[in-house]
Amino acid sequence: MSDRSSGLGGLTSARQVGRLAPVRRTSTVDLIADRLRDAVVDGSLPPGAALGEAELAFQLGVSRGPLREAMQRLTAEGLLVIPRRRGLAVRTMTPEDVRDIHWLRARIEPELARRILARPLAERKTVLAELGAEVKRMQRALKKHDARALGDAYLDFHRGLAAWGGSIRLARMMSTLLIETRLCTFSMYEHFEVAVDLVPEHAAFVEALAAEDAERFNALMCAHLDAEVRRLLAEPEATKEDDADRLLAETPDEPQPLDRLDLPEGI
Amino acid sequence: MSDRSSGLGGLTSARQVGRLAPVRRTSTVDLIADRLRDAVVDGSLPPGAALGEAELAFQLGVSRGPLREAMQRLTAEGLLVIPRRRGLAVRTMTPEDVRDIHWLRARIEPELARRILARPLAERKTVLAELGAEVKRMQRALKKHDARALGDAYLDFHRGLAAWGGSIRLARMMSTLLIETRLCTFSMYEHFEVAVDLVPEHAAFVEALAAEDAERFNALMCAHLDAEVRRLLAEPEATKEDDADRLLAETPDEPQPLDRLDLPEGI
DNA sequence: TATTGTAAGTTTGTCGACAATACGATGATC
DNA sequence: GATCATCGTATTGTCGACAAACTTACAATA
Repeated sequence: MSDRSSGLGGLTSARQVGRLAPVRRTSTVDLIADRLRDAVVDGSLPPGAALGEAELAFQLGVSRGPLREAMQRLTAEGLLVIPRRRGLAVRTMTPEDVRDIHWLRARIEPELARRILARPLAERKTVLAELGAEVKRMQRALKKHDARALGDAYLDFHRGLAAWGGSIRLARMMSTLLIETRLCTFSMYEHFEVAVDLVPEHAAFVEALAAEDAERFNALMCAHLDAEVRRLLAEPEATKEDDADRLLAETPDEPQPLDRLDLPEGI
Repeated sequence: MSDRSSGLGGLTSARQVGRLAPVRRTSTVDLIADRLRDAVVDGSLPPGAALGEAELAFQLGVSRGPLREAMQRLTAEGLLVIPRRRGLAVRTMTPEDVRDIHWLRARIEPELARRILARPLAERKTVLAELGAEVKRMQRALKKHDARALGDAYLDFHRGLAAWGGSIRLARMMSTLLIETRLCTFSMYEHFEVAVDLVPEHAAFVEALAAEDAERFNALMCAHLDAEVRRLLAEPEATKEDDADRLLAETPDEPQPLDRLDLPEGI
């Protein structure tokens, strides 16, 4: 991702010729997993819909073996659910999931600013440019009332944040969390509306970064995630407590409708 | 997990007879994955060792299909690495991984106290009892100089913390992080020694919880995780900066020794 | 002597097939 | 009329097999 040779100066430029980047060979399982993830993200596999293995394998042009392996991977990521003998289903997020995911994000994302600001100036500039571009994308999407594109830009903004502020592991985790966030918007669709506040909120993030004000970024991010939860759960700002209780109580946990089975394994 | 009928009073006690707990049917893949996880935790699959599928499948008494599916799941969890056409290997943690994992833990674990303290009194008592028992286990293990048992108790202590302070998702994530922590101790074994401080540190955690002092718990946990990183990386307390740089520089990222291949998929 | 080319062997990656199981529908009995 | 039992079907879970690919060792040549 980041340029490996930067920082070494021109000293090694003579040997640089032999320094070819390693070939990225990706396995079939990887490809299938990516394809499935994309399908989950763009909504072509809606939450709750149960799909047969044979059909899916045929569509993807592979046999059931590799498909099943990819399914297991997405299951471990929490995006898919594999009810016994019933194919696979995209996970449906519950109100509890929404809170959970955003709680985790609230632990991580605010801190990212500090780590980004600790980077050298040149990189910081790149980050600002990238994030700024994403905000512009969001703006354009909003103008066209394209909720899908807005969501995509949102995803990429936060993905970029994690990529620059964290490690590979962190980026991977954040990416999963973000996809889960999107699953939340799919699952809670009745409450979902194109959020006009989103663009100024994210513009403010970039501003805070530019001003090197980690504290403000922190506060902004917490506020944003808070607002996001309320938006998704359709909680009015004031009666937060009551609604939280109500929605939690609404969550039935006995009759499990096929895509709400709890997470797979005994951890 | 939590008692479902509580709050309804004794009204439903007559029907309670018919309320059997759902049968936990676990798939073969789950079983294999659990077995592999256990093997990683207890060190029978040491980091870096490459194992053949056929051999492993034979040992587990299953065919290669389900084994491969389980492997994919552990891969998604970051515990295994699947180099192309070379079987599977337990991941070797790098110094960067150590910092990374503990940074994540430091974002999450300190906050757990607040959530535990928000629970009703009865539950809090249970938590304290459970955690106290784990500390006792640690103490006994230390007395016997049994590093393995000490590590197990340590794992269960923090697992319990996550189980009581978080959601299912959080518990799952923490469990993975803890197993990765253990992999760190395996991977950095040359620097690893039985830590005598561990027991009083954890006793202090329980005390802080008993005193309902979330702030102190917070500080203690951060200090503990910090110390853990230093211990693993063998960084003396003072020259932290220098050593951090040195160790990071030591990490070669070009010639990848089979179990250090980066995380599998393009997230 | 070092390096490249070749060949054998081993292991994975993928596929097809079989069997077991769960579900749905239809019919029978109380 | 409703509930239960039985049968059929569709789909999964598992296994075995084949072919391709990678590695290692060995030999030949410069």
